[in-house]
Amino acid sequence: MATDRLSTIFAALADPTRRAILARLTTGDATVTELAEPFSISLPAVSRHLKVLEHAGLITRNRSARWRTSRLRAEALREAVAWMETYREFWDVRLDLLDDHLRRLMAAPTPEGTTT
Amino acid sequence: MATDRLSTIFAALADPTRRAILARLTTGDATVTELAEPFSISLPAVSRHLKVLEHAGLITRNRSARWRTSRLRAEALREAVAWMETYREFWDVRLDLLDDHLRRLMAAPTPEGTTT
DNA sequence: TCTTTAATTAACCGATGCGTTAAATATAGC
DNA sequence: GCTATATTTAACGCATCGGTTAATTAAAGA
Repeated sequence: MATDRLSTIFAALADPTRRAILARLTTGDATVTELAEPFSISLPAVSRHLKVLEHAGLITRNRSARWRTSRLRAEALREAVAWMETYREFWDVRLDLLDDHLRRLMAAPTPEGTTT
Repeated sequence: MATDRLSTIFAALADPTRRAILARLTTGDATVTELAEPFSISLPAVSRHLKVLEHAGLITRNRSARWRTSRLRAEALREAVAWMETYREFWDVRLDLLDDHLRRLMAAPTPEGTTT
């Protein structure tokens, strides 16, 4: 059901082989055969992983001679990061609460035996 | 095959219903019935979405009385963001190139008719 | 204890995901 | 045009996903 863009990106990232391919592409463009080499899976399998990544906008591909080289397109990750960033306050909030709690502690010298 | 932690998180985020559930939880804890309400899917379906989210560490759950309330645990997103951040330089690099390009432009007053 | 309410589990179904091998396509070079 | 190389497409198998309905478990309350 991954019909929206964000779902497509997350689904693409959910596979470790595809993430490894992306990692490899940070060192430069590569052909299908080169990308397949470190994995113990067939070429057709890699070919389809690349199609998934391309569809998610995470790579671009161009055919030069008889090779199809893949290139990382990390901008697609921006969208996903942006979505996640909207949750940043919710993992930072605990620090705020702790801060608040500490401030309260320093204001009043231990109210009771309430050690929640 | 989502056996590693990161895969589990990304797989959990790949479903729009689950992302919507997370969004809802930013407004406060909620029971299964409350979470199911805005969606046109059955309670068992929501129940399983919650299990997926819990397994990914994106929510925690506690049983109080006969309700099981879910609570957002956004810290799990940190790991995913951290992974993505390692790619930031690869989508920022274009800005660097642009910057470089602009600097070059300002150094020399319009080399030719190259209005790229 | 019996009933009601909240949620989960079980059993099923169709679609999709990820792998395979075999066949097809595309390009380079003789 | 034939051959070798690079990649994709086709056809298949099996596991998982996301949904359903029906049955089960858990707790509250009369």
